[in-house]
Amino acid sequence: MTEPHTSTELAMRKLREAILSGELLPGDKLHQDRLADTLGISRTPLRAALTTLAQTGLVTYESNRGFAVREFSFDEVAGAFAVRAELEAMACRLAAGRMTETANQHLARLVAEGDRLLEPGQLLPDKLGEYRQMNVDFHTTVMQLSGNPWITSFVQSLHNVPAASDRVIMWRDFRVIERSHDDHRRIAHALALGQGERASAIMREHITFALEHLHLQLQLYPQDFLRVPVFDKPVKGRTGGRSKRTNP
Amino acid sequence: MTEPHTSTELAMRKLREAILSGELLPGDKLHQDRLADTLGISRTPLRAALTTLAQTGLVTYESNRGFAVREFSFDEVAGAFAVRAELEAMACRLAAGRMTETANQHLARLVAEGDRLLEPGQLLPDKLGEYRQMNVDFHTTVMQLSGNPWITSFVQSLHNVPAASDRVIMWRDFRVIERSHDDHRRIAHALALGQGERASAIMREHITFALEHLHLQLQLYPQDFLRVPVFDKPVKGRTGGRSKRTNP
DNA sequence: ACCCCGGGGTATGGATACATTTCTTGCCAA
DNA sequence: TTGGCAAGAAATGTATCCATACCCCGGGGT
Repeated sequence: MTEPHTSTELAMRKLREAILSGELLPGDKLHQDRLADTLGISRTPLRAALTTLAQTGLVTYESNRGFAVREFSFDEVAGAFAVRAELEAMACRLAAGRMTETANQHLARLVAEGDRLLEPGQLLPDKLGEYRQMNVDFHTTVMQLSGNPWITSFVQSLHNVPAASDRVIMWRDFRVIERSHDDHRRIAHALALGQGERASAIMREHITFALEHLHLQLQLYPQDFLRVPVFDKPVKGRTGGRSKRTNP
Repeated sequence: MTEPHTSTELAMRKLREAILSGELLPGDKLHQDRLADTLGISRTPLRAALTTLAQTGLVTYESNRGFAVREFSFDEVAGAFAVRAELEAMACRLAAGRMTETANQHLARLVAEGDRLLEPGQLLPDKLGEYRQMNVDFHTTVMQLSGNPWITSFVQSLHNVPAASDRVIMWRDFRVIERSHDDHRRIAHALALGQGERASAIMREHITFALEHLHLQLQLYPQDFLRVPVFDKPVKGRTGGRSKRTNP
């Protein structure tokens, strides 16, 4: 990955991170002057970054009204999972007919990596990052093996939907994690055998269940991941904010 | 559709049109100064437009090297059709369970519109625009009936792939058009009956066949729609061994 | 001859200044 | 009090200017 030598990319990364991490809340208005000041850049690259993020779907845009952090309804999140399930299942079907020895090894390595991380009988907090990365890699690998770049591209977009991403792993139940990892094992196995439909079915269930589990967790611990304030926008008054530089 | 009273949107429309119509050829470099001059705007909104188009996929972008009209390989076009088939088939499945009386009427109206346009026993050239619009509307309607906004959004993206769009209708064989329209009729029929799998299957074949037909046409009349010079890019021979990536 | 290196022209990236639109607020009238 | 209106404030959209990176071409070393 190329590092951002350009201010635009830097702004994009910072903003994306701020949004996905919850530092910026859904519905928050993205004030160009203030944001530019905060990021230490001018409005030009900031606007470029916002434009890109708007296309990506992380923020919304309206003419002459500016940008705002996008809010997602649960239905939209559910829809994202549904499309992911469909596309990744499709990827499995396609990949099954294109497997090579190196592809098999690659998937096997990712499965082994997961085995290693789960070997202690629990997912240790300091291993969470690695596990998350392994998970993302597994799904990405399968999609790339499909040979259809659109699949990868669209699923990538869906990962920008908060809580719909592979990056989100907050499963408290270790058995769920274990089962999920076992899905990976079976998918890799089926692909190695060229059994596309089988791999496809497992993948579909793998993702569909993730949604179901998210839904359940959402009801149990709503505040944890989806901070979608239904009515009370915090509206940071920022009374102590500086006044503008120029005077009338 | 709202009129673009912002220069950025104007630039986006003009550029998109210029690219999809073939006025700008794949691989063409998009010179900011010259383009801005041509469009009668300054570089700032032009760059915003180009940024958006780059995210959309119509143009490519590289840091400090600018924008260029994107080139698509046939495999990419084929992949676009494959994903379209999958997503629109999915839309049918979902829509079948959500049909209402007004939805039925809407689809029926579109089918009737097609009947009217094809009634003469051929597709008259001056009716081509109307038919194309009807075709787009039909597919869009089904996707919106699915209730999953991601489907509409992604298929919309795919329409930006030259030759993968519903807008492209250059079927010389009237029977093909008639058959295609009959697919629409059957899809509407199946949806009205709540037969999601059936509608889904027809839709998948409808789109898969479109690709096959495109492939055939491409072989017969290559110069007509895909001007993808396969090899004769004006490859600028790099005389010097100058490394292109400099140290940060 | 070939290749590496460097300088100038040119194009892109970013910052600032200006124009236009929208939002806010205070006032007046019903 | 409430509703609307208008003027000012503030934010967005655009133009222009400056900085920086890249490309091309010529020169010198091997």
